[in-house]
Amino acid sequence: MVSFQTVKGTHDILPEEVGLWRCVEEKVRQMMEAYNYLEIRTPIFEHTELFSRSIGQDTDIVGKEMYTFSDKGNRSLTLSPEGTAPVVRAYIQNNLGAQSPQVKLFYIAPMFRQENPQQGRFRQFHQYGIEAIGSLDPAQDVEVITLAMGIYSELGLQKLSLRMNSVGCRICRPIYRDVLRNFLKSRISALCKDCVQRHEENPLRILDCKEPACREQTEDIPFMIDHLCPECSRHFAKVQELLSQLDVAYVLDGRLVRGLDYYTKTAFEVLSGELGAQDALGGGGRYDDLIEMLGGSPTPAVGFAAGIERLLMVLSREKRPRVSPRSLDLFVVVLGDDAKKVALKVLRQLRHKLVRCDTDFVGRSLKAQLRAANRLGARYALIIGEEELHRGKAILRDMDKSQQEEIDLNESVQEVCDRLARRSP
RNA sequence: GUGGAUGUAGCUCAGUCGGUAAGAGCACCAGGUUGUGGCCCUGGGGGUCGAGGGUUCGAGUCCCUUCAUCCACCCCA
Repeated sequence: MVSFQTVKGTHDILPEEVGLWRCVEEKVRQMMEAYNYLEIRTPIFEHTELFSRSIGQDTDIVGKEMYTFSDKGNRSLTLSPEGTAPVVRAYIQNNLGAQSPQVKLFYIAPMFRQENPQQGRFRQFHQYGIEAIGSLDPAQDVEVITLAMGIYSELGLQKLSLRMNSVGCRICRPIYRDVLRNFLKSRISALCKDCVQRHEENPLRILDCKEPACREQTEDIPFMIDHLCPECSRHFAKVQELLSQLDVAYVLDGRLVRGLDYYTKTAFEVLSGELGAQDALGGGGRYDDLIEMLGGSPTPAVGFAAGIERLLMVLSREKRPRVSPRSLDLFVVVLGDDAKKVALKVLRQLRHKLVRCDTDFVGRSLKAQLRAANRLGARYALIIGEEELHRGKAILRDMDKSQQEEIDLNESVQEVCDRLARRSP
């Protein structure tokens, strides 16, 4: 194989798919702006340390999935594996908190993780997400969840499940961690070797281990929800109360542990059931310590991120969305070099009036050019033939009605514009 | 990283026991209509059968290696 192809786990988004992408992106933007979130665009690579410090040293993302490289200045850089850390970095660096006690930001961007690809998992994928920085209010958590779910329902997705948990804070989580360690101490020999490791580093991870043996051992494991400190407990109760009041259905899941270390209190995930093994459409939660951890002043925050590829998979599975077919306003049929010269002039004028038009560049016959015009969905064909050209005329053909008439060549631009204006109010 | 499946035309796929099988449909191009699209008919171009090696008189077919894709594990979006 001599020719090149895309790198493992990456894909071209072809013209026929781009329409659907744009449609989704537009809906996402509209919804986020309706919730008063402002778009931010950060670089796709950052200093490696930003991610290793925020996501957590012994997470899978940092441990084995990051695209890390050195530049010529010997800096260690990393392609963004997720969106929160860069946004928080931008928030701190640009002192965005100085203007307002609360800042609400969103992004749509590619992310990179070096995992083995499978259904719904790629090495370059796309996420949209929001970060609401500055509020401790449970109502803010609920707004974030409402927005996340709102985008899905606006796009017509069914059969989603919202799973909720609280992962505590720096006060109650260490205590719970010890509770877990004690509970597991006697059963440690029955756990898988990953979980033995987790027992030391991060016993919370044992909760979502899928090994049957571990599941069995942890059947009656104590959950974080039952060991929250008064503050976390009150916060989580309020979040649930507000969700219920808004008729947002959810299920409590004591095993829900997000894969990133920075989460505190509220954690949630949206699952599809229409996807394969990778069934998470999106997830998020609160990260009240992250901003301080990254050098900002202590500031609470909550956000979520969602995968666009997975959303598109569910979308095309549940219902086939109407993507506007490609279409041209006009195709200029040229017969001969002189006609081509005139055509180029006409095309430039029309195009600069934003009329979508094209002509033949591969020397096709009249018949083939009309066939092309038809296939491209052109509403009109302007036929410039040698005979008409000598008389300063051209033929304007309505492709739908199969009717045509001769018009003056130097009035053709105006004539086309007039007709298009009449047909599309 | 690990396991399973699959690689034949731009796309979806046939290809018998190893023996003139390099094939179909769609798409593309041309002609049927000397200058008029869609439908129809006829014809045409396009393939190092993923790559490399081996067995054999002979390999798309069997063996080995390798690469890629898909699915799954781990974990996540």
